[in-house]
Amino acid sequence: MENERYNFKIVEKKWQEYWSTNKVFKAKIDKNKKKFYCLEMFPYPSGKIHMGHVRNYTIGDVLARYKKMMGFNVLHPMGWDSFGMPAENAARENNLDPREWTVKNIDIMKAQLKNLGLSIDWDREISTCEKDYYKHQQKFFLELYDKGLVYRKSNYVNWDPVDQTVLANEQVIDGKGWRSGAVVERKKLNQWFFNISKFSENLLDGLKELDEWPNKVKIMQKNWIGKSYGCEIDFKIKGDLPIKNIKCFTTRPDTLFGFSFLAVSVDHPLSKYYENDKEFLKFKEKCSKTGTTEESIAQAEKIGFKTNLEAINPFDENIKVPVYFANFVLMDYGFGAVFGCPAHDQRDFEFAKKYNLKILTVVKPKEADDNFKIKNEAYAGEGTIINSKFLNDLKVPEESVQKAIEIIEKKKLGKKKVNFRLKDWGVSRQRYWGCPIPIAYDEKNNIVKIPDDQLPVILPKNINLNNKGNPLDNEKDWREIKIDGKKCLRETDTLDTFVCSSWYFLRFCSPKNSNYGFDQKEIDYWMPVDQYIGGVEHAILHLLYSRFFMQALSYNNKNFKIVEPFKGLFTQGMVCHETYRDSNNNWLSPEEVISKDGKNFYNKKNQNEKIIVGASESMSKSKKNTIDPELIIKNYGADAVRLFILSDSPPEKDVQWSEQGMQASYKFVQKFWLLHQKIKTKILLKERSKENEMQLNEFTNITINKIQKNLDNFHYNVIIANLYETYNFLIKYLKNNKINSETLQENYIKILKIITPILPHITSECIKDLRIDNDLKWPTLDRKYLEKEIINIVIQINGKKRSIIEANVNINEKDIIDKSIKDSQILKYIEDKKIVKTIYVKNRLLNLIVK
RNA sequence: GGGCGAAUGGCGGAAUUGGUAGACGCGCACGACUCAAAAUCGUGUUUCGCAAGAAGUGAGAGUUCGAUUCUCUCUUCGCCCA
Repeated sequence: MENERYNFKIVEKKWQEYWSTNKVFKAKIDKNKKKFYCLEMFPYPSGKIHMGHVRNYTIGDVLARYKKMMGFNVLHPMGWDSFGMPAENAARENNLDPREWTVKNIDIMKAQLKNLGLSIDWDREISTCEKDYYKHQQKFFLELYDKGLVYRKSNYVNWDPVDQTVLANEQVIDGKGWRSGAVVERKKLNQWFFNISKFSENLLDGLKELDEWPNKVKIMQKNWIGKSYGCEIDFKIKGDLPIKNIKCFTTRPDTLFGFSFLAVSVDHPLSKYYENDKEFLKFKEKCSKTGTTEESIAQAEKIGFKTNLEAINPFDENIKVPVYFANFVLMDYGFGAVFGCPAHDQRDFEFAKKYNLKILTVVKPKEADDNFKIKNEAYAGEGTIINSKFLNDLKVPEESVQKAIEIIEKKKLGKKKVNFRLKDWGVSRQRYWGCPIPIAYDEKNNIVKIPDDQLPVILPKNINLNNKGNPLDNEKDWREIKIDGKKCLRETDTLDTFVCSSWYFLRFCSPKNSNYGFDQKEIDYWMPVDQYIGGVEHAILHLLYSRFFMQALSYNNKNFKIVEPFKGLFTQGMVCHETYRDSNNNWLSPEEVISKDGKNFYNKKNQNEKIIVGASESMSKSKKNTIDPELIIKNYGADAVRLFILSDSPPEKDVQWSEQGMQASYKFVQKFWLLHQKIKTKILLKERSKENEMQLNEFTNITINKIQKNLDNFHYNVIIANLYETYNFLIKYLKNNKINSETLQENYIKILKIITPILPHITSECIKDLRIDNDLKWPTLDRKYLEKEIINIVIQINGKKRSIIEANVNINEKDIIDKSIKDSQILKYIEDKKIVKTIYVKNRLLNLIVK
């Protein structure tokens, strides 16, 4: 039946069931094989998979299948990042249990992922909200606590007064809570912290080893860790308080002669002398309205509170400047005090303008003269030191900073110091739906660890989510426990969900191990992850936290040898779609819009209403420019979707969703099936012609070589082009040649195999249809077919292409010159001219320089 | 403001270490099939030019026999940090 249509619905389901029941992708330790751990970021079970998942998991699946065919022992697991706010919010809105909502979503999404035909070992599935998972996390917490890497302290947080919760910095947008829209306040709260800053140096150093990571991610992490060289300076203080010194950290000691005020945080120890000062308390209250992010501080108006103290310039004791409390100084950076140099720091400049402080210029740009003066803004660039006595004429910054530090050290005014921007990781969340922190407090409010036999701490069920703040605070029965006979109250904060994702890749190695988070034997074999694939949005947080977690586990533990969790990292681009708005500026989804010409769009409900077409943006629910993968898979099949999602753009870049492109991919799958029928018919004819056999052998091997290289380099979009080329070649080959059935079959099987990673269902079906066992082995490349005997050589005149000549491979320069000057195309360029020089690139081109 | 990256036909994008620019796909045009349309198949498709030919990878310079690729300056856009 040569014209039978390809029924993806039946075929795809059949193969998915085959892979599942035969456990084709089950991973087991095999020391005789090289392992390959392929991991994509696990999804949050929000309800349905989105196109971003389809892209992420298709890229990973192509790689996993390819590596398996190459003979690697592949670990390719999947799980669920299932704690987090959306479940809690959805549960509150729908009067459900968050777990119910989550489990239901996992079921749906798991089925959807299975429909994509992913080569996942589903026996290793994990879900972070199940106690089988989080009980180990609680043990890790206590392990880190014992190592001194976890501590509790009172610290300022972004507080959302409406939602009654702490917000992470990235949840504060323009100083407002991302959900409530309320102006975020600074509030002091007792919080649990992971001591990530202890490993700042290690985390920075480790980046150097990660040569399979994108440079931009490494640079982002480097900037985030923010190592800065500078010095601490002990400023002498004069005034009527029993305070003699204030320590500052600075990266610009070279601008000390521009010093015109000293600013300290309102939380600086100095503040205790002002606790009864009403004006100061008012000021402090005002400061609490400023957020804690660097950005909100930079944007906020700079305000200060003048003390009666004066600070003495260590370089010239005759110079005394006022001391202020200021809102732009944070207690947890440096020592909570900075020296103000308005001429060369924009914040200081704004502050000085407001309070009429001196602005002393001490650095001039290269091109300026010695009379250079700061006018409307601070100058923080390179240049030369001026007006600074013994520092004058030093180059900024390469000479000046170092020299200034030397002098400060010599005069015993302070010392060289390295400072990091990276702050400790606050892991407390005032939320129900997270991993409970395995801690309690006794009646004196001392910290008590939950003993091993009382672990895991399980979340209570049937809680009331409708109270403001943390629902666990109201769970009296759950909170009150006895430890060693003593009455205690449980910690009600739960862990940030980033903690769950900081070690899940370890869990996948031994997901059922019940007494500890992982089995040492298993992680020794499988870790590190050879290729991690995910969105670049996790470049800093998730990827840094995971690296920290490995540092923390290996701290004081010689058995734990993994330092870097992810050997290779690939960050894929987003899936984009045009946005549509109706005449009232409301977003419309692609299904609500209709177009006849592809240029003008109209409202489907009211076809006279013209639609405003906006830029193509990353698919998001809020802009309604999403395409539901479920529907697309249903209409076109998994192979066609995989084909499209890889075809249009390089995987690291954004891709435009295109219905036409999707249809083209679908048509290709159909056309490929017809081609298969034709080839099968030819194979069954058992023809014996030897004509043009070489051409087919050559093509197949060249294609294997190309696809292999493109797979190794993540050029998946080019593989799709190679695939279309292959189709075009085979169609023409069948039409124009007498066929040797045996050669055809041999080559065709190889071709089917190399496209298996991309189109696993149809290729499996085709191989089966030829009654051949699919051994899932990548075909070996026969290099002898890569070297042609007759090749084309480009002939250039003065560097411009003028002709192409056929020649024997490895022809020498003299022979090709002789050949080319007889070429009719070339003749007209060299008549009555002289060849002054020739350049021959072997087997490629000949350049004749004529005059 | 700082850091990183990008710019190639009507569109998405190809192009080993500098060596035939525009692979492949979409779109478009024409043709075949059809009463007609869709689907399918075939041919063409960087620009200018009837052609021979010339120009051409954001703009301008430089290095080179030869530059999409390397260097410098500029413009625009994207991402991250502020």
